[in-house]
Amino acid sequence: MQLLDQIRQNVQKFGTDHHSVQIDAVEVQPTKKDHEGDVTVVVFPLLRFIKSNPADLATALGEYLQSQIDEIKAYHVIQGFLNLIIDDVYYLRFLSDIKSPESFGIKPVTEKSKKILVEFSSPNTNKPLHLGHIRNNLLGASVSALLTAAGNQVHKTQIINDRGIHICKSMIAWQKFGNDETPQSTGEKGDELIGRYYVAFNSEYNKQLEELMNDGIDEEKAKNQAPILLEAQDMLRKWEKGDKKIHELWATMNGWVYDGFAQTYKQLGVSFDSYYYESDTYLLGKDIVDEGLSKGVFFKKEDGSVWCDLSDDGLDEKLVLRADGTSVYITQDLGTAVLRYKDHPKMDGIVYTVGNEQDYHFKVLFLILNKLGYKWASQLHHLSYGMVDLPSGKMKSREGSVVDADGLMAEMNKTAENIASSLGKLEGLNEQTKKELYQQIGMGALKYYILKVEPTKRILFDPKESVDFNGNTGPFIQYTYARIQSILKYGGDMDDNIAIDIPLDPKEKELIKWLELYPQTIQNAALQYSPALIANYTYELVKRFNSYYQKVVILSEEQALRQFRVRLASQVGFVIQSGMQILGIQCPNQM
RNA sequence: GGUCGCGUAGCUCAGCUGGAUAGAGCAUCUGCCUUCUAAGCAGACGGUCAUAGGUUCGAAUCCUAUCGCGAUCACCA
Repeated sequence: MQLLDQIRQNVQKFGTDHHSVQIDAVEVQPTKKDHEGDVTVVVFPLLRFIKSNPADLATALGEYLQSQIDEIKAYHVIQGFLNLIIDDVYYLRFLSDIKSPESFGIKPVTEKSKKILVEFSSPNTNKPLHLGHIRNNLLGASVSALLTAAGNQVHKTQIINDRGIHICKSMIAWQKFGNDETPQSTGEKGDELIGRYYVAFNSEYNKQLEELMNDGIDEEKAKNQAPILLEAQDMLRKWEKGDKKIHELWATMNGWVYDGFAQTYKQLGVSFDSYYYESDTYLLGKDIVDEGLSKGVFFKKEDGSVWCDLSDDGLDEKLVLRADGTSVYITQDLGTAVLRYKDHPKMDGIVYTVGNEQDYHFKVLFLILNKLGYKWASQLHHLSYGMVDLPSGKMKSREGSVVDADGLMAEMNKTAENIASSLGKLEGLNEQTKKELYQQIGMGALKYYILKVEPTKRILFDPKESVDFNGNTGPFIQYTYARIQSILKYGGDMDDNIAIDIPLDPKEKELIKWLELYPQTIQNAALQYSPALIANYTYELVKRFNSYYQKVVILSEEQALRQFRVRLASQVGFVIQSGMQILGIQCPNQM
């Protein structure tokens, strides 16, 4: 990378030396496969500034660069592309100069680092997590790791939607049909138990709806008259008034859900630094409304409702407070954003990991905060991602066409177990170790499958075909890592010094060139909030290594060669581990 | 209807701020386990980059229009 910059600068210097023109559009890039050379300078853009033909200019530039930069051994000119050939010594030095191999490419977090809050997960407490949540959690956790690797100070948080009509529905159904069941008494996960009563509510509701309609009440009216719904609404009102019994029940049942979630999070391998609860924050934002009114950013309608006019920005008017003075969704989000900046002084940004069906909401939210004069509004980022679709179409909780998170993970681990035992590579290990390996591999497959796709894109998830374990997959990458660890085991205690007069195999050169790109890849990926870039980079690295591995004997008889190759393999291992760590995937030493 | 996102091989996806002959995996077919793990490697097959214009030395990439899919435009969250 440094070499690329050096070449870039020299091309500019060439431009100014010969033509006193500042050239900033210099294109210097790694040479494409199938072409001889290591670094390519595209000379076409220079022709705008320097009168010449491509071939002559490329040749003159080649001569110049070779005279200026020692590492350039030779050059070729092909169709307006100047291909430079770099001396092997440069690559050998690059490898041996890596100071701390295990953290290569990772920017340390310091006092000066940007402080970023990443919010993700944020579930409702009335049902278990499903496949959609999995994407959200994996993305959020991975972007957090990515931002950390890029040198930011990251704080992971979530806001749990623990109040509202949805949880009251589960509560009512449990009161009516629950017979005092508890997770202890049924041996069920708490979130599943609650989810079951949420479903029970809906079936009872539908039954009542049908009865009302049979009595000749039309559908629209009946929808609001079902007794069980009225009970749930009544319960919500009592909850808001602080009814003690209701609050006790609410706390108990939410507690069950949290225990269940905790298990799922553990299996998923995600964690949080803090939790916000909507029951604490749902009243926030009303003072922001007052502030907006006094600043003239908001206006009040005759009925008393408060609005923000966004028509100058090409949007509609947006309600920010109901006529009866209660909050809407965005009121609360305005309030929590401000609260977050109070809780975390000197913060440099918030990342909201929320599905793309809320693109509009966040656009409006950020715009309003900006209008209110909060300077940090420009630091807010909506990490938007596409839905996870099933072959049968969109997932609908009510229709039961959801893929349960726990079930899916268990299935992945089972698949890993089946494959591993049919390959028979783990024989001799104790049961506990095997079980951990199945889990690491199963989760590796799932996480990689989800994260390798660009966040903005929708994912089509076919549970039948499940997730692959061959090819461009997590287990393939883990496998390569395990392979390297096996080599290192035999490779012995090498010291890290590398002779610099080793003739490089083309595959070795390619590997080192690819390693060289890792630090920049992390920065790029962080800038774009895209773990997919890390997944792709790691996959490419692994492919190059495997190709190298089958061609070259790493544990060579010749000492200097062996030392260099072991060092190279070990460095590849570190980078694989580092990339996988960003994706939240563990790398076992054996599989 | 307005706005936003997506459209690349049979399927799932890469393709960085425009660069050389558009790449992987799966699937189908051929080879390779007496050197370090075959969950691997080497190869074959497979493309009008949705369509039509435009910008320029050069477009999958940028611009415009059209078509298709999805989301959104609630006093729901």
